[in-house]
Amino acid sequence: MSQTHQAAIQSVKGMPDILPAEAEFWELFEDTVRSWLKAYGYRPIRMPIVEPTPLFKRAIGEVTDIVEKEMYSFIDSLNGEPLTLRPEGTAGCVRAVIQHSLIAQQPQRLYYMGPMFRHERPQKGRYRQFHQVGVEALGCAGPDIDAEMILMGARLWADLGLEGIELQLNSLGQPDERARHRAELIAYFEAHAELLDEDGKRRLHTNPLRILDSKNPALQELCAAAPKLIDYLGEASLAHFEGVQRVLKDAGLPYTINPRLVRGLDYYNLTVFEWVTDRLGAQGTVCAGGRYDGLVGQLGGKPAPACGFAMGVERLIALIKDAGGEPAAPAPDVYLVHQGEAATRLAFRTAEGLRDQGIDVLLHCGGGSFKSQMKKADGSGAAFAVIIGDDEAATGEAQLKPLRDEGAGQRKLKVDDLAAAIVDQLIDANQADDEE
RNA sequence: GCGGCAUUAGCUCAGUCGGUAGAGCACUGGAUUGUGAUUCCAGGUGUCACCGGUUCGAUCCCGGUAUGUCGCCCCA
Repeated sequence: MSQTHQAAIQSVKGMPDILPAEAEFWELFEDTVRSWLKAYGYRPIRMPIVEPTPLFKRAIGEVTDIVEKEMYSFIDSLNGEPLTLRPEGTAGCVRAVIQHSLIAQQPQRLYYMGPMFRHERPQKGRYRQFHQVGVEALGCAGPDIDAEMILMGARLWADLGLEGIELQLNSLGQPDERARHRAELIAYFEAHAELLDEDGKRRLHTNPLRILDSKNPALQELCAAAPKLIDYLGEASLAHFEGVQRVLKDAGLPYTINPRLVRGLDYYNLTVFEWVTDRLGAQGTVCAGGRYDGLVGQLGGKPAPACGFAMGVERLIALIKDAGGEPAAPAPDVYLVHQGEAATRLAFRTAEGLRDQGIDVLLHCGGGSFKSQMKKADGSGAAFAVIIGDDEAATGEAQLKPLRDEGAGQRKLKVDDLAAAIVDQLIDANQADDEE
């Protein structure tokens, strides 16, 4: 015993492991999401997790919280290149679309799923490595694609069996309209600066729209009388907004217009939307997106309209669990028990033969008594134990023991006849289930 | 980044008004020389998160750190 006891290395704060019991929820979620995306004609794209730092500064905006204090940025020590772990997916996706001229073929409907990184204080539903499914459509200018993306969300919540996710909608107008409103808003609050609380004063020049969001009751009157963005929207912007709403009304999808809904990233214009729930505490937004017509041009591509949204996988999975969703228990059809050298050799041959017939086999490894192996067979959830000992090995046979059917007894069969017998009994069991 | 709360066996938790600790489940073996889920029996040093302070003595009190959690900020 000369080994010294070293402190175990732990995962990085806010970057948790997703263990099997949890990961099975993720696979259930991802399966549902993939077939949902397929139903709307979206194709997969996979971008690197690391991008040049200037990409995010240009796309997201220099003065956003994300860029100012949440990005994992570093200098590649081998060549001095400034790099960043992606804090969101749209910038990289648009970069890839421009770089590979995908925009020539319009519209492009694309999706991706994977980890994003933001250096925030972790809590439930918010992590430093978190996961998003991103959906982007490039090349469509009209309100139809905005509306379709919103309808997509409603369908996914239904597919996932989720209730209580509500839609909030707003229009940010065009950049000039937004800028005019912002200037008026700042002037308005400056004129009433003595009424602002500390938070409000801090936000006045960083994020004046957020003042409208204040929970301070003393500010409600002041905020209610503040200039409203919608009054600054031009005819075209209003028509676009109404076009989106018309589709939602036709579809019978309820929504709330939230004039205070502003996205945290600078690239949005016109339609913005969020799907929110009150079941996740402080992190109520499970999906958010909107139109970003300026971004392609801003990143050096030939200007093209675009719209997209992203959903938080951790948050949605929390809701799925909350709603009682359960992934199917992963059980093999057969647990193969064996003891003795000849038996083990026959066991390998038998297991591969069963798999050839599409039967899932968990072959016992690690030795142990028949008793302990049978305990593992039961624990595995397998429908059958196949048992091979010295006696069976000598004759090329195996015991087939049903583990879930009280009435069925153990039978000794030729190894080559196992697959047919197992398939027959599995079919019988399914029919019995159906008749109940 | 700021504030509150938490951290005891693999899991869920109890406990010690400061004298180094327990239950249930899980796990392993046996009762049954080759057979599970039921029954019975046996099996626990676990750095009481980590580092330091107070104390004759700290898992318990105090301080710091780490991680989680709730809220704020912000966001998916």
